[in-house]
Amino acid sequence: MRILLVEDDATLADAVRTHVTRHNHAVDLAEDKESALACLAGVDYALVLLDLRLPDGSGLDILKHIRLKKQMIPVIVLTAHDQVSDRIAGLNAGADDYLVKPFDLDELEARIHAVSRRYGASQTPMVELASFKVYPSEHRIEGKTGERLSLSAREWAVLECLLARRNSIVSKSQIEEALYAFGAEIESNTVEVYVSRLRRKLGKEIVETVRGIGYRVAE
Amino acid sequence: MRILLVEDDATLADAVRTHVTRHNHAVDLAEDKESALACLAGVDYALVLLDLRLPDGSGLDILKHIRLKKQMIPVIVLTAHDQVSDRIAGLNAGADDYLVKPFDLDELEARIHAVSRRYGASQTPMVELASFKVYPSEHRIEGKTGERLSLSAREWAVLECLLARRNSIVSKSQIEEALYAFGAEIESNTVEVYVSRLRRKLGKEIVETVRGIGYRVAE
DNA sequence: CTTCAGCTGACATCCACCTGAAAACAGGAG
DNA sequence: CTCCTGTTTTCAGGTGGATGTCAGCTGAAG
Repeated sequence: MRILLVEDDATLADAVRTHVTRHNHAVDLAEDKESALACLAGVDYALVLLDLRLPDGSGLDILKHIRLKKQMIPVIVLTAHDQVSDRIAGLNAGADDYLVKPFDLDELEARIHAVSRRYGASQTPMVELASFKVYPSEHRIEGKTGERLSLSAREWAVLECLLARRNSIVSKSQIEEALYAFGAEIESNTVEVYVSRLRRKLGKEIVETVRGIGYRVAE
Repeated sequence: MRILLVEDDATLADAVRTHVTRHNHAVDLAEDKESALACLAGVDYALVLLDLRLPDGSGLDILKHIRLKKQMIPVIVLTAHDQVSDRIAGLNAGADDYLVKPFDLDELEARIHAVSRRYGASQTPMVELASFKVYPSEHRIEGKTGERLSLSAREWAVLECLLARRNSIVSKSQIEEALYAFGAEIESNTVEVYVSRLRRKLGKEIVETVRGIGYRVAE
């Protein structure tokens, strides 16, 4: 699912982008009104995340523009916590939901999910992985006989990252990025450790090592 | 259940809010037409309490707006005792019920209950939860042998929230939202406390903790 | 053979979560 | 009004699962 993120604060934009990417969505970033409108003209987005406070004019114009053209795109507005009037203006102009900064990234994902479902988009129901059934939206994974496995947060993140780029090789640094979205670098073999833990729980054949390059999940 | 209260008289609004809150509903308050419409656009309410006399225009517009958008939201109109014409206009415009001020708060609760049940063709009469039978519409939960358990308001709210999103994980912030209307932030481990109490009353296995993510009710 | 990337068991630490209890609060009865 | 009762909220201490780190091992590549 392709998402347009309109946000001028680079730090926030980056955090949102990595997190949302990890949840299987493609993200285009527009930093101002002009490029946002350009993106909207050229691409069919499934959802728009919209900061109302932009350097070159109110994001409200963008929202109005979308509604004017009767594009059936769900829009979630991002506002600073003290901009109550923005929030109301946004909802009046046809936003589908809003989030107050600073917001929790999981919360964001939940809203994206809720809103796009309201629009009747397709839910990711299930992915097969070897003999497992993976339900990304529900954080759930079942074995052959339907028994539930329990993965820790990090383990799950690694698995999702691998599944997101299925049948291509994922480098360690990509996984690292997925794990530690924000700043916080890591200087040990954490990724290896988590791959190891995944293998212990799901079976050796689930992740293939590509020496010197990265990992790839089973077909 | 989430209710929108549209009322400009602060005293009355407050009284209604506290009373209704105590009966397990989350209440958002809108003091004028503009913010009422904004709220309606952003949130899915289960019911609207609507004062027709507002400072910035007739509440009738709000009612019409709801019906125009074909939102299946029950609306109860609140009118002063001498505004008979308002009442008729309201019912004509599609209100489901009305109350004449000053009204008894218990009366209000009864109407809320009646109206929302009338809407509840889709209402689940009973849900099984482990060895319990839960009757959401009646606020009732029975054990294996039919004995009635008593849950406090908040305990019940948490349980409902978990049941509403059964077999997916519910984050703490989601539960928090269900517990407290709009603004009102909470800065302690209240959710944990109530989960703990639910477990004490219903049994440990009723709620599963998903570390770092949230909670999930038993199958 | 040596070298080096990757694997994994062990461990110290941390932090999410649980829970008992006290404090704050509200409502009802007297 | 005051007292009593049940509920809500906060706090602090305890527990265990999750995490990050490392050291020693394995095995592929040359």
